[in-house]
Amino acid sequence: MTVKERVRIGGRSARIQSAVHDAVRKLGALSTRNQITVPQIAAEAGVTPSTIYRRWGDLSALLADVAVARLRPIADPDDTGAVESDLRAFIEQYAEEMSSPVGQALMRDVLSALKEGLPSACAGFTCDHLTTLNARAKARGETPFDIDEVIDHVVAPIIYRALFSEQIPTPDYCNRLIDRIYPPARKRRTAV
Amino acid sequence: MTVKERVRIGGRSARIQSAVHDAVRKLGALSTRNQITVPQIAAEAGVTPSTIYRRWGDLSALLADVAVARLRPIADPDDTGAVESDLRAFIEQYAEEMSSPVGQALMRDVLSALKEGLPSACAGFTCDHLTTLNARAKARGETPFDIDEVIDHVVAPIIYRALFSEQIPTPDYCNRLIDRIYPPARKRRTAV
DNA sequence: AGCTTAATGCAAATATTTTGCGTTAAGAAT
DNA sequence: ATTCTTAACGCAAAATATTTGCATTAAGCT
Repeated sequence: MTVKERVRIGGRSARIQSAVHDAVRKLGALSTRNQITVPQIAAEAGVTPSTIYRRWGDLSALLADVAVARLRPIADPDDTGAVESDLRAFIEQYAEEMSSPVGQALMRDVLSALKEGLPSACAGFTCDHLTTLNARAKARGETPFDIDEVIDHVVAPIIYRALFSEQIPTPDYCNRLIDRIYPPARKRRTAV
Repeated sequence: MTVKERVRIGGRSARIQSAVHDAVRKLGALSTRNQITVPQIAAEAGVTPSTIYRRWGDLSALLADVAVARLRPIADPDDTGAVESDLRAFIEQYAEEMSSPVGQALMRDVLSALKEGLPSACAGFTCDHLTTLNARAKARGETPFDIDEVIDHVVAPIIYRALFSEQIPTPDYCNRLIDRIYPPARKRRTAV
C-alpha cells in the first residue's frame, strides 16, 4: 500500500491558489470562455504557466475548480419564519443565480471538466440547503417537504431551462413549480 | 446590405464534413474528451488541421457540431397503440440513451460550446418528439398530454440526474415520473 | 466549356503545453 | 530555533497545437 505523500496547503501554495482563482474570476468577467488561456491566467496571477499545468492539469480542470468554489455556499438560506416561505425565497434566489450568465457559465465549467463527482458535488450543495430548510421546519414543529420531490420537480426544471432553454425561469414560473408542493388553496381563502 | 457569399455544400466539402464527423465519433469512442486533439482528428479524417480550424473554429465547436448531429433524431418514436404507452416507451428509451456515457458526453459537448442556441436546439428535438406523440394521440381520438408538463416533470428530472447525479435514472424511476401524468389507478384494478 | 471564387493544402509563424532540472520554502522532527 | 526532507514552484527548452499567408483545387453558376 502506497503512503500518501504530504500535500502542502500553506504559505506559497495557498497564495498561488488564491491568486489563480482571482485571476480566473477576473478574466472570466472580461471575456468569453474560449478567449481565456492558461498563459493569460498565469500572467494575471503572477505565476508561471507550468505551475498551473502541474497543479490543475488543464484549463478545463482549473475552470471547474474555480466554478465549484464559487458554487459552494457560504451561508445558510434565509430564515423567513415558515418552511413554505423559506423554500419559496430560497428557490427564487437559486433560480436567479443559476440562470444568470455567470451561473450558466459556472454550470458549464463544472460539467465540461472530465472529473467524476464534480457535478454531483455541486448538486449536493443544493441538496444540503434543502436539508437545512427541513431541519428548521422540524425545529419549528412544521412538516418538512420531500427533498427528492423538490429536486425532481422544482430544481431539475429550473436547471434544465437554465441550460437548455432560451427563456430563463422567472419567479412566477418557480412559484408555479412550488405550487405543486404547496398548493395555493389557502391563499385563495385569505385573499377573499 | 452585404450579400451572403455562396456556401459550397457539395462534393469535396460534403466528403470532408462526413470524414471529420466520422473521425470524431471514432476517436471519441477510443479516448476521453481531453485526450482528443484537432491534429489527431485531421489525421484520421485525411485533411489538414487548418481545414478543421477554418471550418469549425476550435475543437469544442467541432465536438458540439458532431454532438448535435448525433442527437438529431432520425426516426419518429415507436407507435405502441396508445398515447400513454407511446410516452412510456419513448421516455424509457430516451432516459437510457441520455444517461449512457455517450449520451452524457454528447450533452456536455453541446453545453460546452459557446454557441447560443445549440442546447435549445437539442431540447427542441425532444420537444418535437413529444409533439409527434401528441399528434398521434389526436389522430387516434385520444387526449394529448401537456407537453410543458412532461418537459418540466419528466424530461428535466431525467436530464438533471443524468448530468448531476451519480445514480442514473432507472426505468422504474422514469415510470414513477410519468405516473404523475398518468396516475396508475386503473393498473391497480387490472392487477387484482 | 469557361469563369468566379469558396474551400482546401502547404508551410511558416505564433502560441500553448509539456517536461527536465534547479531553486524555494512548507512543515515535520529534533 | 535549527535542520532536514521533499512538495511546489520557476525557468527554459522541447514538443505540440493553433493561426495565417498564399497557392491550388474544384464547386457551382453562366
